[in-house]
Amino acid sequence: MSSEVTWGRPKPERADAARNRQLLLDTARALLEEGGTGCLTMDLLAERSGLGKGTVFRRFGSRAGIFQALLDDSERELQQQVLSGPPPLGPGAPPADRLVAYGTARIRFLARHQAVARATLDGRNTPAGRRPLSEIHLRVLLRELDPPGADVDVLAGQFAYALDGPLLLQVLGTPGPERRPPTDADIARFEAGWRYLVERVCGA
Amino acid sequence: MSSEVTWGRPKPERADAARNRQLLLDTARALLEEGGTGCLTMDLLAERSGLGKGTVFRRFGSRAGIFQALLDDSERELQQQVLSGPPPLGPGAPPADRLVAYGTARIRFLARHQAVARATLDGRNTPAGRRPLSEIHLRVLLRELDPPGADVDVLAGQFAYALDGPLLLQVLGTPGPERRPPTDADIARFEAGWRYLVERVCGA
DNA sequence: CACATAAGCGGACTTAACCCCGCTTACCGC
DNA sequence: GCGGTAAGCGGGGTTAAGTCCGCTTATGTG
Repeated sequence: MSSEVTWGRPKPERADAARNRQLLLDTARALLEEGGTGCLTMDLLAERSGLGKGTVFRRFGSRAGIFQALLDDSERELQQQVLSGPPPLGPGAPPADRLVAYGTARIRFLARHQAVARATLDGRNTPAGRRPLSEIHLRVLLRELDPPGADVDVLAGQFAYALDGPLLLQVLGTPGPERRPPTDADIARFEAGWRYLVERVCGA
Repeated sequence: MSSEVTWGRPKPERADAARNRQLLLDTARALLEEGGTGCLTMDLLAERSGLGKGTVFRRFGSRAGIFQALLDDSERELQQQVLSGPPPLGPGAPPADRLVAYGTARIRFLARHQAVARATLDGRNTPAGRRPLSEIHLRVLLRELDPPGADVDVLAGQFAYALDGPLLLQVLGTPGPERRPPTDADIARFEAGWRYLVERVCGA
Protein backbone atom coordinates (compact mmCIF):
# COMPACT_ATOMS: atom_id res chain seq x y z
CA MET A 1 0.00 0.00 0.00
CA SER A 2 3.05 2.25 -0.26
CA SER A 3 4.04 3.20 -3.82
CA GLU A 4 1.16 2.25 -6.07
CA VAL A 5 0.30 4.07 -9.24
CA THR A 6 2.47 7.17 -9.01
CA TRP A 7 1.05 9.44 -11.67
CA GLY A 8 3.21 12.32 -12.77
CA ARG A 9 2.25 14.98 -10.26
CA PRO A 10 4.65 17.95 -10.50
CA LYS A 11 5.31 18.01 -6.74
CA PRO A 12 4.99 14.60 -5.12
CA GLU A 13 4.33 15.92 -1.56
CA ARG A 14 6.82 15.82 1.22
CA ALA A 15 7.15 12.64 3.27
CA ASP A 16 6.03 14.08 6.60
CA ALA A 17 3.08 15.73 4.90
CA ALA A 18 1.93 12.42 3.48
CA ARG A 19 2.32 10.75 6.85
CA ASN A 20 0.29 13.46 8.53
CA ARG A 21 -2.43 13.29 5.89
CA GLN A 22 -2.85 9.60 6.57
CA LEU A 23 -2.78 10.17 10.31
CA LEU A 24 -5.48 12.81 9.98
CA LEU A 25 -7.69 10.59 7.87
CA ASP A 26 -7.37 7.77 10.36
CA THR A 27 -8.15 10.04 13.28
CA ALA A 28 -11.09 11.48 11.39
CA ARG A 29 -12.50 8.02 10.84
CA ALA A 30 -12.09 7.21 14.49
CA LEU A 31 -13.97 10.37 15.45
CA LEU A 32 -16.75 9.55 13.03
CA GLU A 33 -16.99 6.11 14.50
CA GLU A 34 -17.56 7.38 17.97
CA GLY A 35 -19.75 10.40 17.41
CA GLY A 36 -20.97 10.81 13.84
CA THR A 37 -20.19 13.70 11.53
CA GLY A 38 -21.36 16.33 13.99
CA CYS A 39 -18.63 15.34 16.40
CA LEU A 40 -15.82 15.94 13.93
CA THR A 41 -14.53 19.45 14.53
CA MET A 42 -11.29 20.85 13.23
CA ASP A 43 -9.95 21.65 16.68
CA LEU A 44 -10.69 18.23 18.02
CA LEU A 45 -9.25 16.53 14.97
CA ALA A 46 -6.05 18.53 15.29
CA GLU A 47 -5.73 17.84 18.98
CA ARG A 48 -6.42 14.12 18.71
CA SER A 49 -3.84 13.86 15.96
CA GLY A 50 -1.30 15.79 17.98
CA LEU A 51 -1.03 18.38 15.21
CA GLY A 52 -1.77 22.06 14.87
CA LYS A 53 -5.01 23.37 13.49
CA GLY A 54 -3.17 25.10 10.67
CA THR A 55 -1.92 21.75 9.44
CA VAL A 56 -5.42 20.37 9.20
CA PHE A 57 -6.55 23.26 7.06
CA ARG A 58 -3.44 23.15 4.92
CA ARG A 59 -4.15 19.53 4.06
CA PHE A 60 -7.87 19.67 3.45
CA GLY A 61 -8.74 23.29 2.91
CA SER A 62 -11.99 23.16 4.82
CA ARG A 63 -14.19 20.99 6.91
CA ALA A 64 -16.04 19.82 3.85
CA GLY A 65 -12.67 18.98 2.31
CA ILE A 66 -12.02 16.37 4.97
CA PHE A 67 -15.25 14.57 4.23
CA GLN A 68 -14.45 14.77 0.55
CA ALA A 69 -11.07 13.19 1.19
CA LEU A 70 -12.62 10.44 3.29
CA LEU A 71 -15.15 9.74 0.59
CA ASP A 72 -12.53 9.71 -2.16
CA ASP A 73 -10.53 7.27 -0.13
CA SER A 74 -13.47 4.93 0.27
CA GLU A 75 -14.35 5.33 -3.37
CA ARG A 76 -10.95 4.16 -4.55
CA GLU A 77 -11.87 0.54 -4.05
CA LEU A 78 -14.96 0.93 -6.19
CA GLN A 79 -12.89 2.67 -8.82
CA GLN A 80 -10.51 -0.26 -8.94
CA GLN A 81 -13.33 -2.66 -9.55
CA VAL A 82 -14.67 -0.47 -12.32
CA LEU A 83 -11.32 -0.09 -14.02
CA SER A 84 -10.00 -3.62 -13.75
CA GLY A 85 -12.47 -5.83 -11.92
CA PRO A 86 -14.64 -8.57 -13.34
CA PRO A 87 -17.61 -7.75 -15.61
CA PRO A 88 -20.23 -6.44 -15.61
CA LEU A 89 -18.82 -3.76 -13.29
CA GLY A 90 -15.38 -3.99 -14.82
CA PRO A 91 -14.54 -3.90 -18.53
CA GLY A 92 -15.72 -6.64 -20.85
CA ALA A 93 -19.49 -6.46 -20.59
CA PRO A 94 -21.70 -4.47 -22.98
CA PRO A 95 -21.93 -0.80 -21.99
CA ALA A 96 -25.61 -0.92 -21.07
CA ASP A 97 -24.95 -3.73 -18.60
CA ARG A 98 -22.01 -1.87 -17.18
CA LEU A 99 -24.17 1.20 -16.76
CA VAL A 100 -26.70 -0.73 -14.74
CA ALA A 101 -23.98 -2.42 -12.71
CA TYR A 102 -22.24 0.84 -11.98
CA GLY A 103 -25.41 2.56 -10.86
CA THR A 104 -26.23 -0.30 -8.56
CA ALA A 105 -22.77 -0.23 -7.06
CA ARG A 106 -22.89 3.54 -6.63
CA ILE A 107 -26.26 3.39 -4.91
CA ARG A 108 -24.93 0.87 -2.42
CA PHE A 109 -21.78 2.88 -1.92
CA LEU A 110 -23.73 6.05 -1.20
CA ALA A 111 -26.13 4.27 1.07
CA ARG A 112 -23.21 3.00 3.09
CA HIS A 113 -21.49 6.39 3.29
CA GLN A 114 -24.53 8.60 3.35
CA ALA A 115 -23.54 10.65 6.36
CA VAL A 116 -20.09 11.47 5.04
CA ALA A 117 -21.39 12.19 1.57
CA ARG A 118 -23.93 14.61 2.98
CA ALA A 119 -21.29 16.39 4.99
CA THR A 120 -19.42 16.92 1.76
CA LEU A 121 -22.07 19.35 0.62
CA ASP A 122 -21.47 22.68 2.22
CA GLY A 123 -23.14 25.72 0.76
CA ARG A 124 -20.37 27.96 2.01
CA ASN A 125 -17.42 26.67 0.10
CA THR A 126 -17.52 23.52 -1.93
CA PRO A 127 -14.03 22.86 -3.34
CA ALA A 128 -15.38 24.47 -6.54
CA GLY A 129 -15.52 22.87 -9.90
CA ARG A 130 -15.03 19.45 -8.46
CA ARG A 131 -16.52 17.02 -10.92
CA PRO A 132 -17.52 13.72 -9.35
CA LEU A 133 -15.74 10.64 -10.56
CA SER A 134 -19.15 9.15 -10.96
CA GLU A 135 -20.08 11.56 -13.70
CA ILE A 136 -16.85 10.97 -15.57
CA HIS A 137 -17.38 7.27 -15.58
CA LEU A 138 -20.98 7.63 -16.68
CA ARG A 139 -19.89 9.80 -19.57
CA VAL A 140 -17.38 7.25 -20.74
CA LEU A 141 -19.97 4.51 -20.75
CA LEU A 142 -22.56 6.71 -22.39
CA ARG A 143 -20.20 7.76 -25.14
CA GLU A 144 -19.49 4.14 -25.83
CA LEU A 145 -23.17 3.42 -25.95
CA ASP A 146 -23.83 6.56 -27.99
CA PRO A 147 -27.62 6.83 -27.75
CA PRO A 148 -28.88 8.44 -30.97
CA GLY A 149 -29.57 12.15 -30.67
CA ALA A 150 -28.36 12.49 -27.09
CA ASP A 151 -26.05 15.17 -25.72
CA VAL A 152 -23.80 12.80 -23.83
CA ASP A 153 -22.23 15.45 -21.60
CA VAL A 154 -25.60 16.69 -20.41
CA LEU A 155 -26.97 13.21 -20.05
CA ALA A 156 -24.03 12.16 -17.90
CA GLY A 157 -24.73 15.04 -15.53
CA GLN A 158 -28.41 14.18 -15.36
CA PHE A 159 -27.65 10.56 -14.64
CA ALA A 160 -25.08 11.41 -12.01
CA TYR A 161 -27.53 13.53 -10.07
CA ALA A 162 -30.41 11.14 -10.64
CA LEU A 163 -28.21 8.59 -8.87
CA ASP A 164 -26.83 10.75 -6.08
CA GLY A 165 -29.57 13.24 -5.32
CA PRO A 166 -32.33 11.05 -3.98
CA LEU A 167 -29.93 9.16 -1.73
CA LEU A 168 -28.11 12.18 -0.41
CA LEU A 169 -31.24 14.08 0.46
CA GLN A 170 -33.18 10.90 1.20
CA VAL A 171 -36.33 11.45 -0.73
CA LEU A 172 -38.69 8.56 -0.30
CA GLY A 173 -41.45 7.40 1.94
CA THR A 174 -44.05 9.59 3.57
CA PRO A 175 -43.69 13.36 3.26
CA GLY A 176 -42.94 13.75 6.94
CA PRO A 177 -39.74 15.47 8.04
CA GLU A 178 -37.98 12.39 9.31
CA ARG A 179 -34.56 11.60 7.90
CA ARG A 180 -33.84 7.97 8.55
CA PRO A 181 -31.07 6.00 6.92
CA PRO A 182 -32.30 4.23 3.79
CA THR A 183 -33.72 0.79 4.40
CA ASP A 184 -32.94 -2.22 2.24
CA ALA A 185 -36.34 -1.76 0.67
CA ASP A 186 -35.50 1.83 -0.26
CA ILE A 187 -32.26 0.74 -1.81
CA ALA A 188 -34.01 -1.95 -3.82
CA ARG A 189 -36.43 0.63 -5.16
CA PHE A 190 -33.63 2.99 -6.11
CA GLU A 191 -31.83 0.20 -7.91
CA ALA A 192 -34.94 -0.81 -9.81
CA GLY A 193 -35.53 2.83 -10.66
CA TRP A 194 -32.04 3.15 -12.02
CA ARG A 195 -32.40 0.04 -14.12
CA TYR A 196 -35.65 1.41 -15.50
CA LEU A 197 -34.07 4.72 -16.37
CA VAL A 198 -31.14 3.17 -18.19
CA GLU A 199 -33.33 0.82 -20.14
CA ARG A 200 -35.71 3.54 -21.26
CA VAL A 201 -33.01 5.99 -22.23
CA CYS A 202 -30.55 3.63 -23.81
CA GLY A 203 -32.96 1.54 -25.86
CA ALA A 204 -34.42 -1.64 -24.38
CA MET B 1 -51.05 41.54 -1.79
CA SER B 2 -52.51 41.54 1.71
CA SER B 3 -54.94 38.73 2.47
CA GLU B 4 -54.68 36.18 -0.32
CA VAL B 5 -55.35 32.50 0.15
CA THR B 6 -55.50 32.14 3.92
CA TRP B 7 -55.21 28.40 4.51
CA GLY B 8 -56.24 27.12 7.90
CA ARG B 9 -53.04 27.50 9.87
CA PRO B 10 -53.65 26.95 13.58
CA LYS B 11 -51.91 30.20 14.55
CA PRO B 12 -52.01 32.88 11.87
CA GLU B 13 -48.86 34.76 13.04
CA ARG B 14 -48.93 38.04 14.83
CA ALA B 15 -49.15 41.22 12.81
CA ASP B 16 -45.79 42.69 13.81
CA ALA B 17 -44.12 39.36 13.16
CA ALA B 18 -45.48 39.28 9.62
CA ARG B 19 -44.35 42.85 9.07
CA ASN B 20 -40.86 42.04 10.28
CA ARG B 21 -40.66 38.91 8.14
CA GLN B 22 -41.39 40.99 5.07
CA LEU B 23 -38.94 43.65 6.18
CA LEU B 24 -36.24 41.04 6.62
CA LEU B 25 -36.85 39.52 3.22
CA ASP B 26 -36.68 42.93 1.59
CA THR B 27 -33.50 43.82 3.40
CA ALA B 28 -32.02 40.47 2.47
CA ARG B 29 -32.74 41.09 -1.18
CA ALA B 30 -31.15 44.50 -0.97
CA LEU B 31 -28.02 42.99 0.57
CA LEU B 32 -27.85 40.34 -2.12
CA GLU B 33 -28.17 43.02 -4.74
CA GLU B 34 -25.18 44.91 -3.48
CA GLY B 35 -22.81 42.16 -2.49
CA GLY B 36 -23.94 38.68 -3.48
CA THR B 37 -24.73 35.83 -1.15
CA GLY B 38 -21.42 36.02 0.66
CA CYS B 39 -22.26 39.50 1.89
CA LEU B 40 -25.46 38.42 3.61
CA THR B 41 -24.61 37.76 7.24
CA MET B 42 -27.10 37.38 10.04
CA ASP B 43 -25.62 40.24 12.05
CA LEU B 44 -25.66 42.62 9.13
CA LEU B 45 -29.16 41.64 8.14
CA ALA B 46 -30.39 42.27 11.67
CA GLU B 47 -28.64 45.59 11.92
CA ARG B 48 -29.80 46.85 8.53
CA SER B 49 -33.34 45.88 9.40
CA GLY B 50 -33.13 47.60 12.75
CA LEU B 51 -33.97 44.34 14.52
CA GLY B 52 -32.20 42.03 16.92
CA LYS B 53 -30.34 38.95 15.79
CA GLY B 54 -32.65 36.73 17.79
CA THR B 55 -35.55 37.89 15.68
CA VAL B 56 -33.80 36.90 12.48
CA PHE B 57 -33.18 33.39 13.75
CA ARG B 58 -36.68 33.07 15.15
CA ARG B 59 -38.09 33.82 11.71
CA PHE B 60 -35.81 31.73 9.54
CA GLY B 61 -34.06 29.27 11.79
CA SER B 62 -30.72 29.48 10.08
CA ARG B 63 -28.80 31.25 7.39
CA ALA B 64 -29.84 28.62 4.88
CA GLY B 65 -33.41 29.19 5.95
CA ILE B 66 -33.31 32.76 4.71
CA PHE B 67 -32.20 31.70 1.27
CA GLN B 68 -34.88 29.06 1.28
CA ALA B 69 -37.48 31.66 2.13
CA LEU B 70 -36.23 33.96 -0.61
CA LEU B 71 -36.34 31.14 -3.12
CA ASP B 72 -39.82 30.06 -2.06
CA ASP B 73 -40.96 33.60 -2.47
CA SER B 74 -39.58 33.81 -5.98
CA GLU B 75 -40.97 30.40 -6.81
CA ARG B 76 -44.52 31.39 -5.94
CA GLU B 77 -44.98 33.08 -9.28
CA LEU B 78 -43.90 29.99 -11.15
CA GLN B 79 -46.24 27.92 -9.01
CA GLN B 80 -49.15 30.13 -9.95
CA GLN B 81 -48.45 29.65 -13.62
CA VAL B 82 -48.26 25.91 -13.16
CA LEU B 83 -51.48 25.72 -11.17
CA SER B 84 -53.64 28.11 -13.14
CA GLY B 85 -51.70 29.62 -16.02
CA PRO B 86 -52.08 28.93 -19.72
CA PRO B 87 -50.99 25.59 -21.21
CA PRO B 88 -48.63 23.92 -21.73
CA LEU B 89 -47.21 25.04 -18.38
CA GLY B 90 -50.63 25.30 -16.80
CA PRO B 91 -53.36 22.67 -16.88
CA GLY B 92 -54.97 21.67 -20.14
CA ALA B 93 -52.10 20.30 -22.20
CA PRO B 94 -51.16 16.60 -22.35
CA PRO B 95 -48.96 15.55 -19.40
CA ALA B 96 -45.87 14.89 -21.50
CA ASP B 97 -45.99 18.41 -22.89
CA ARG B 98 -46.50 19.83 -19.43
CA LEU B 99 -43.52 17.84 -18.21
CA VAL B 100 -41.31 19.36 -20.87
CA ALA B 101 -42.71 22.83 -20.25
CA TYR B 102 -42.21 22.55 -16.52
CA GLY B 103 -38.63 21.38 -16.84
CA THR B 104 -37.84 24.21 -19.18
CA ALA B 105 -39.37 26.73 -16.81
CA ARG B 106 -37.55 25.25 -13.84
CA ILE B 107 -34.22 25.34 -15.63
CA ARG B 108 -34.69 29.01 -16.41
CA PHE B 109 -35.81 29.69 -12.87
CA LEU B 110 -32.78 27.99 -11.40
CA ALA B 111 -30.44 29.69 -13.82
CA ARG B 112 -31.81 33.05 -12.75
CA HIS B 113 -31.58 32.28 -9.03
CA GLN B 114 -28.55 30.07 -9.08
CA ALA B 115 -26.66 31.86 -6.34
CA VAL B 116 -29.54 31.82 -3.90
CA ALA B 117 -30.41 28.23 -4.70
CA ARG B 118 -26.85 27.18 -4.04
CA ALA B 119 -26.79 29.00 -0.74
CA THR B 120 -29.82 26.96 0.22
CA LEU B 121 -27.69 23.84 0.39
CA ASP B 122 -25.90 23.68 3.68
CA GLY B 123 -24.43 20.41 4.81
CA ARG B 124 -24.68 21.48 8.44
CA ASN B 125 -28.39 21.81 8.90
CA THR B 126 -30.79 21.66 6.02
CA PRO B 127 -34.33 22.20 7.37
CA ALA B 128 -34.64 18.40 7.17
CA GLY B 129 -37.18 16.48 5.20
CA ARG B 130 -37.94 19.45 3.05
CA ARG B 131 -39.26 18.05 -0.19
CA PRO B 132 -38.93 20.44 -3.10
CA LEU B 133 -42.12 21.65 -4.69
CA SER B 134 -40.51 20.69 -7.95
CA GLU B 135 -40.53 17.03 -7.10
CA ILE B 136 -44.14 17.08 -6.00
CA HIS B 137 -45.22 18.61 -9.24
CA LEU B 138 -43.19 16.15 -11.26
CA ARG B 139 -44.80 13.29 -9.41
CA VAL B 140 -48.28 14.55 -10.16
CA LEU B 141 -47.53 14.81 -13.85
CA LEU B 142 -45.80 11.45 -13.93
CA ARG B 143 -48.66 9.73 -12.19
CA GLU B 144 -51.00 11.17 -14.75
CA LEU B 145 -48.75 9.95 -17.51
CA ASP B 146 -48.24 6.62 -15.77
CA PRO B 147 -45.32 5.16 -17.75
CA PRO B 148 -45.69 1.37 -17.79
CA GLY B 149 -43.58 -0.42 -15.22
CA ALA B 150 -42.18 2.72 -13.62
CA ASP B 151 -41.95 3.45 -9.90
CA VAL B 152 -43.36 6.96 -10.10
CA ASP B 153 -42.11 8.09 -6.69
CA VAL B 154 -38.55 7.11 -7.48
CA LEU B 155 -38.74 8.49 -10.98
CA ALA B 156 -39.97 11.85 -9.70
CA GLY B 157 -36.94 12.08 -7.43
CA GLN B 158 -34.58 11.16 -10.24
CA PHE B 159 -36.12 13.73 -12.51
CA ALA B 160 -36.06 16.42 -9.86
CA TYR B 161 -32.35 15.98 -9.30
CA ALA B 162 -31.61 15.53 -12.98
CA LEU B 163 -33.11 19.00 -13.38
CA ASP B 164 -31.57 20.71 -10.38
CA GLY B 165 -28.22 19.06 -9.91
CA PRO B 166 -26.36 20.06 -13.04
CA LEU B 167 -27.48 23.66 -12.73
CA LEU B 168 -26.79 24.03 -9.04
CA LEU B 169 -23.35 22.56 -9.22
CA GLN B 170 -22.79 23.86 -12.74
CA VAL B 171 -21.54 20.81 -14.52
CA LEU B 172 -20.72 21.61 -18.06
CA GLY B 173 -17.89 22.90 -20.17
CA THR B 174 -14.23 22.15 -19.70
CA PRO B 175 -13.19 20.22 -16.60
CA GLY B 176 -11.41 23.25 -15.15
CA PRO B 177 -12.36 24.52 -11.72
CA GLU B 178 -14.06 27.69 -12.91
CA ARG B 179 -17.61 28.27 -11.78
CA ARG B 180 -19.14 30.77 -14.13
CA PRO B 181 -22.83 31.51 -14.33
CA PRO B 182 -24.48 29.39 -17.00
CA THR B 183 -24.48 30.95 -20.44
CA ASP B 184 -27.49 30.97 -22.73
CA ALA B 185 -25.85 28.17 -24.67
CA ASP B 186 -25.56 26.08 -21.51
CA ILE B 187 -29.20 26.64 -20.73
CA ALA B 188 -30.23 25.65 -24.23
CA ARG B 189 -28.28 22.41 -23.85
CA PHE B 190 -29.87 21.66 -20.52
CA GLU B 191 -33.30 22.28 -21.96
CA ALA B 192 -32.65 20.03 -24.94
CA GLY B 193 -31.28 17.40 -22.56
CA TRP B 194 -34.42 17.55 -20.49
CA ARG B 195 -36.63 17.24 -23.53
CA TYR B 196 -34.61 14.20 -24.61
CA LEU B 197 -34.93 12.58 -21.21
CA VAL B 198 -38.67 13.05 -21.03
CA GLU B 199 -39.20 11.75 -24.53
CA ARG B 200 -37.12 8.64 -23.97
CA VAL B 201 -38.61 7.80 -20.62
CA CYS B 202 -42.22 8.65 -21.30
CA GLY B 203 -42.56 7.08 -24.73
CA ALA B 204 -41.91 9.19 -27.80
C1' DC C 1 -60.67 49.88 29.52
C1' DA C 2 -57.72 46.82 32.45
C1' DC C 3 -55.77 42.56 32.72
C1' DA C 4 -53.73 37.99 31.52
C1' DT C 5 -50.86 35.56 28.59
C1' DA C 6 -48.43 33.92 25.05
C1' DA C 7 -45.94 35.29 21.19
C1' DG C 8 -42.35 38.21 19.83
C1' DC C 9 -37.98 40.67 20.63
C1' DG C 10 -33.04 42.02 21.73
C1' DG C 11 -28.45 41.46 22.28
C1' DA C 12 -24.83 39.35 25.09
C1' DC C 13 -22.66 34.78 24.98
C1' DT C 14 -20.71 30.43 23.12
C1' DT C 15 -18.76 27.74 19.66
C1' DA C 16 -16.28 26.46 15.66
C1' DA C 17 -14.57 27.35 10.92
C1' DC C 18 -11.07 29.65 8.81
C1' DC C 19 -6.84 33.10 8.44
C1' DC C 20 -2.07 34.53 9.31
C1' DC C 21 2.64 34.69 9.79
C1' DG C 22 6.88 33.64 12.08
C1' DC C 23 9.33 29.25 13.13
C1' DT C 24 10.86 24.51 11.78
C1' DT C 25 12.34 20.84 8.88
C1' DA C 26 12.58 17.58 4.87
C1' DC C 27 14.77 17.51 0.59
C1' DC C 28 18.32 18.66 -3.06
C1' DG C 29 22.74 19.82 -5.02
C1' DC C 30 27.50 20.36 -3.62
C1' DG D 1 27.92 15.95 5.74
C1' DC D 2 26.33 20.97 4.75
C1' DG D 3 23.99 24.99 3.65
C1' DG D 4 19.89 26.97 1.00
C1' DT D 5 15.22 27.06 0.41
C1' DA D 6 10.67 26.04 -0.22
C1' DA D 7 7.26 23.40 1.81
C1' DG D 8 5.23 22.26 6.08
C1' DC D 9 3.82 23.39 10.83
C1' DG D 10 1.71 25.65 15.06
C1' DG D 11 -1.57 27.90 17.52
C1' DG D 12 -3.43 32.36 18.73
C1' DG D 13 -6.73 35.69 16.49
C1' DT D 14 -10.89 36.90 13.80
C1' DT D 15 -15.46 36.39 12.18
C1' DA D 16 -19.98 34.80 11.92
C1' DA D 17 -23.56 31.20 13.03
C1' DG D 18 -26.55 29.78 16.42
C1' DT D 19 -28.32 29.83 21.63
C1' DC D 20 -30.44 31.75 25.78
C1' DC D 21 -33.29 34.12 28.75
C1' DG D 22 -35.36 38.08 30.73
C1' DC D 23 -38.04 42.08 28.86
C1' DT D 24 -41.79 43.96 25.77
C1' DT D 25 -46.11 44.10 23.38
C1' DA D 26 -50.08 42.49 20.47
C1' DT D 27 -54.32 40.45 21.16
C1' DG D 28 -58.41 38.55 23.14
C1' DT D 29 -61.63 38.64 27.34
C1' DG D 30 -64.55 40.31 31.21
